[in-house]
Amino acid sequence: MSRNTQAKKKILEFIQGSPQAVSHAAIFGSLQELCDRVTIYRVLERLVNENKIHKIVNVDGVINYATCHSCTNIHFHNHVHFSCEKCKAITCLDENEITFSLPPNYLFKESFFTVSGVCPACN
Amino acid sequence: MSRNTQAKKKILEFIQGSPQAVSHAAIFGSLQELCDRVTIYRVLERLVNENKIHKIVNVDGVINYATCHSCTNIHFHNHVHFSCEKCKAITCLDENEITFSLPPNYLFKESFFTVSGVCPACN
DNA sequence: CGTATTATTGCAACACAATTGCAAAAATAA
DNA sequence: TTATTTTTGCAATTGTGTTGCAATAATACG
Repeated sequence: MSRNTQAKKKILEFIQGSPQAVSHAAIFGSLQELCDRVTIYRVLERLVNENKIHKIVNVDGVINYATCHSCTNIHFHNHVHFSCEKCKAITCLDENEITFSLPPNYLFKESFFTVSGVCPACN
Repeated sequence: MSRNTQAKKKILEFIQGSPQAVSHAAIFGSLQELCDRVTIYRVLERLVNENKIHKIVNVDGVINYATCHSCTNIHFHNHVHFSCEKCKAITCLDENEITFSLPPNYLFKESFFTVSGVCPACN
């Protein structure tokens, strides 16, 4: 059974307190003294499994993590993520709900919709 | 000005000949004797800049490359990419055209819509 | 409360992906 | 054919993510 450790608490707090999705590197940069690099990887994996956070892959392949403010229990991430080219921030555009259909015999699991460009702050 | 080298020709042919998006590792695996690993990275970068191929990021963060069969000149990749969890193949679902809107002051550049699950071949 | 159990952590080592500098080679221009 | 400039290969380096294992911390239970 999963334990509520110091590292886990702090990392979750950090992600929750961040307005944008954060990468492993960003977490390690800010919480350097908290724990080892490896521990962060393992905590992130646990938090994803427990559905406390979710993964977002940036358009350059960097994996970021975020809590979803609009979702309550079940996580369906079919809204759009905006990825800024300049500041690399990823923000959830919760107002956009994407609808689509799959051809026959495709099994759906998750969807990832990302739009890249320049965000208002960098514009 | 960009030169049409042996490596560039063969790599583009390989990507064009592939039914699915291919990763750097896949290209290197198949074209091992052609050139150095590093050359493949640099050729891919040039081909993307010249708009001959485009990048697709898999849901696990792996970057793949593909030519777009349905697009002719200008590349607007607002169709859906399907990423199979089992065989890791990425296929273009050209029939799905996604529509969405951005909030004010967001500058649009590209969109990436990926759905993960299990493809018909693995199902 | 104290002890036993089990998950978690840190460390070191490893595997792999991607980048950089620089001299040699290849492609194009003249 | 020669000169110019891009591209390539190689070696070295950096970054990211993973694994094994002993030490540590969190929880369960008497």
